[in-house]
Amino acid sequence: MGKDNISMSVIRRLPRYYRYLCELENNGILRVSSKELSSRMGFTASQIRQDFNCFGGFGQQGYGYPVSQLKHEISDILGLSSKRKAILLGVGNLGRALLSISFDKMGFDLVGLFDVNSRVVGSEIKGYTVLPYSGLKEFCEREKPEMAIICIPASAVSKVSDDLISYGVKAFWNFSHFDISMRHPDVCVEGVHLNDSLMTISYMLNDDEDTE
Amino acid sequence: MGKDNISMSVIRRLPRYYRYLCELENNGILRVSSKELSSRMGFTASQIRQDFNCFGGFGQQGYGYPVSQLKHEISDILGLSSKRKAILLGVGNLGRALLSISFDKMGFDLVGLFDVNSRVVGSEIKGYTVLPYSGLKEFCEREKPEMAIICIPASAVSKVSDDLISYGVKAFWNFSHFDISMRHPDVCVEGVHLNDSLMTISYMLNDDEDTE
DNA sequence: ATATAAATGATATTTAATTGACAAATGGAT
DNA sequence: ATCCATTTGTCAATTAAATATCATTTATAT
Repeated sequence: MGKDNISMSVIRRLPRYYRYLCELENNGILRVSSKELSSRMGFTASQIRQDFNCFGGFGQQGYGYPVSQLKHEISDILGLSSKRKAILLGVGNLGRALLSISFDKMGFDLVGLFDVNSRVVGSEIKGYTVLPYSGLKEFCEREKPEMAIICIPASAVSKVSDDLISYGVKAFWNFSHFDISMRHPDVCVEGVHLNDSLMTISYMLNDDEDTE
Repeated sequence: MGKDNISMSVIRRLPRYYRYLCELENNGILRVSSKELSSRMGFTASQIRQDFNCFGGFGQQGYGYPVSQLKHEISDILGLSSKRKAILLGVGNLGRALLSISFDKMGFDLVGLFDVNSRVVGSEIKGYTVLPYSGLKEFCEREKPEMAIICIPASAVSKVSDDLISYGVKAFWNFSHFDISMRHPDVCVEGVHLNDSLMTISYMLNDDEDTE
């Protein structure tokens, strides 16, 4: 069933709404108006109302939105209480850093870490034993992870993503700069391109200098 | 002087163009058409031409774009050969992970690492000695960093960003989920919100399930 | 009970981004 | 030298996103 045709622009704002709603809830605030949220978050009130309305009107005229209910609605839309199995490939600095994330609060259950480096394979990190790539296929067939976090060098991603897809993985959180979505247009890919992000800052600083 | 009024949507595509152009150059390819780039990158040829035209026509009709020149143009626009000083705050897992980035290839020169944790202050990481926050002001007055990488807990960012701005920092690469741009609308902020990104994957997986 | 102020939900408008179309220019083949 | 295929740059058209407007509803105070 579908509350389909909601644009990605809206979806990408939901986590931010969620964050602010959690904050309000923690402060014991029970209701909030689009105007109030607007001034806190920097979106226009109009946009906020329009966003919330994509999913059905849980606001009340003259009153506002009930914080807790709205929070739960968004949580449901995002699927934050699912427990989808995820694996992480590449236990370098970045991979380790990501282990501090509360996956369970965001709909995921991290079930395995993998690496090729024989110096880390077998070692224990945050309660996980790092497994070798050679065991990937068998592991996936048994555990059926739906999502893979890619923290390996770009050069290896082409083959690894092919493999993972053939093992049933349906989504990627891609920290490499290999373009998985180019190779597999059919699959969910969320790319985090730190280099691109950094270059954008460089541009903004340049631009600032020019225009002031 | 300004090739101003270029939309952020275009700017955010430039790093990706740059990456593909580097790849082409490494493969010894001297020229490329918008059509060819289109099939490699997944943008429409029309968009690619329009993007490149924001900066001035360095293509040639019937021929295409010279790879090397175009690469350098984009590099200039992004300011990748500047050496803007940057500091990193918070040498936890994430902060350490970011140290693998080639800042010098993206217009930055990392000049200092800071932390509050007395167990890491004074230690050596990748050739940098971790400095205490207490020395931040003096350091900034001396070195005048323009950009700060924020890898500290959200709760500390409000005060730290105030301080940094008063010390002359003009841009932030913000990995915390505190909204610096809400507090300082005047300053460049590039936020990397890993949690938001992960929640988006959760949504996409849910959505997939519903619609297939 | 009634009036008033507040706030939604919906629609209309505006703005921005993307895509399509085509004339003009060029390279390369004949 | 001429022709043809290619490909840009530009302009027009379309699509998508953001904002503004307003009638209607509701809570609250009187």
